[in-house]
Amino acid sequence: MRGQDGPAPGAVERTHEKYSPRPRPRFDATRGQPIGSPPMSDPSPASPVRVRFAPSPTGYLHIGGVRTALFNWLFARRHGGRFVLRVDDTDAQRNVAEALAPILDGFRWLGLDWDEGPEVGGEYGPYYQSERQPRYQAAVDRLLAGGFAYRDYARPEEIQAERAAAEAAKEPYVASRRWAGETDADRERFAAEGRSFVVRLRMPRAGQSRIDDLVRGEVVTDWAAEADHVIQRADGSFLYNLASVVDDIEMRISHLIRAEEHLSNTPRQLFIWQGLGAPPPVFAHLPVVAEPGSRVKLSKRKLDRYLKNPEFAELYERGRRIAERLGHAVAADTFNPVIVDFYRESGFLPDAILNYLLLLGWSLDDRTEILDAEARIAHFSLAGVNRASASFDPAKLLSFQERYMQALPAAARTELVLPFLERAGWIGSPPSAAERATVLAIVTAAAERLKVAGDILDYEELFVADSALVWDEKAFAKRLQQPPAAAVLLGEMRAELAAAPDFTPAALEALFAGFVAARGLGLGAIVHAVRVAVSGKAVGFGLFDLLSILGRERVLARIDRALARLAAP
RNA sequence: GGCGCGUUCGUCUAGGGGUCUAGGACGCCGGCCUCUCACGCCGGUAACACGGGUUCGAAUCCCGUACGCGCUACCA
Repeated sequence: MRGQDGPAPGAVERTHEKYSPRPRPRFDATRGQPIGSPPMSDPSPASPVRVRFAPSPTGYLHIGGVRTALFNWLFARRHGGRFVLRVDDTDAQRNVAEALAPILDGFRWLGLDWDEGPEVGGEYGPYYQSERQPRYQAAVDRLLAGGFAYRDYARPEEIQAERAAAEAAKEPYVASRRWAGETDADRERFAAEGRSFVVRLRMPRAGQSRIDDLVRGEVVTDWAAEADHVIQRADGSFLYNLASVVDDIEMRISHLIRAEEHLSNTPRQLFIWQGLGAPPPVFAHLPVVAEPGSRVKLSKRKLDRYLKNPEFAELYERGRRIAERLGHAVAADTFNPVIVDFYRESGFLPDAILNYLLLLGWSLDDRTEILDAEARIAHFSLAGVNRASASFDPAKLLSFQERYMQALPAAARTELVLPFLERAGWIGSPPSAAERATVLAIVTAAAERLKVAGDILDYEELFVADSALVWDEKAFAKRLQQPPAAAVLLGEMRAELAAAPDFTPAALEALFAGFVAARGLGLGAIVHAVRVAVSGKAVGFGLFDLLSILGRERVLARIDRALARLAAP
């Protein structure tokens, strides 16, 4: 089993009835590096699984980034390895701590805990690239000394001229290396000309680079197709390809699970691994998370465009409505379904998001959709990762949310909902015992109408003073003003409610049944009128639950107010 | 332009030469339930990008084309 990326025998056996494991991985993982994924009962100290996610402190957590992080996290947990968070702040100009906070908060909220990284430390730190400069310099020096890199004294316009010439000749551009400072004499001469230098990789011009990608299989590229990439700028700062590889080496990263956009970067990075004399990790390039109905990578900057997709718009609208009631800002770059905070602020469940994201590019079999945290870890395998990019489906995400929400007992849903009501100022903070009891009753009555926790804010009518209740005009007209008998019936019902011995839903239902039976009417003849009178709305959960929750006093006060308006000219 | 990667219902996917008149889920459409809404239940719609091979047989293997995405930065 060692060296194979498949479920450990124990895990498969345990769940054999429920899930049918794949017959075999898509690719023979043993062809590449030994990937060290032994069963958890037999950890291999020689090649422990170590994976990383390296976010830039951008101030927000991208949903696609979460998917990549999730796959890394799952892989680490599945194989008893370590999940490392590394902060990619090489060109950090702003306040890193401030820009990192939403990202770390997002991970915490989702339950993606990291074993090494910011706040927790670890033996391979520091975990901020900005604090690792000396290591990068040492690596550059070593590449230079080994002939894997050179100092390039060319001026930008000279490089451009060479490129333009190659393009004009319709030939691929190949660096001339004319201004390579190979000797001390060269360097002095160039410096005397007022030239500065960058450090470039001296890429091979023959042969091929070859990786065995766990998702894509074998990927072969001609070395000659690779440019002499810059790894250190003229100002001495370092570039991504260099810093990333140095860190991955020093942090002992065993598997590089990252988005497909990095596949083309791999050969040049492989060259650095070679130059530094380190064995490369095992690669797994994940398909990107794309825009709804497209293959283009999802971006937080294109909200306006995504809003043209009805399902995306519906998801956004749900969150926006909630944020608005809480008085939160809804600026596109902070409040947006591409950003994880959107879901937290709307009251989504982390498990629902994780489950949805897991199935975006991965599947267990032909029917399993719901995988709880344990099952996700037990069954995750890179062999199940798809190759094609997957477009983000807002409707399906919502459907996972609904399913997870429905699975929660009312008491748990109440706990989720309470903070929203507190923040809206509709109940005390902390809520009183009576308020908690009322909210539990509301949550129970609302049942599956609460798709996200923030949906509780749709029930404002249950929290406002009777005198402040606002009627939906259309509903008021249709159910109370237009039907000729509405006012009379409502008045008669008012009397019965006032005299009702019991205000439980069951008793109220019996009362209403008797009321319509005595008059030879259908239930609808009175139910709608009462609903609009007491809630102001045409829609909502069961009327008897509604009346029972409001209680006799408030129900009568609201009906009286409606009757007064009906009586007015 | 060059190089790399990809392509099964609108979307996520199952599929590894015959069990595929291509399965599941979300969406959508229709119906049932019903005091409205939501839930639930039943039914339906809908796909192997195209063209060549290989083979008795191709969604599946090979080649090509088209289209999409990525890289080709002193971005990450």
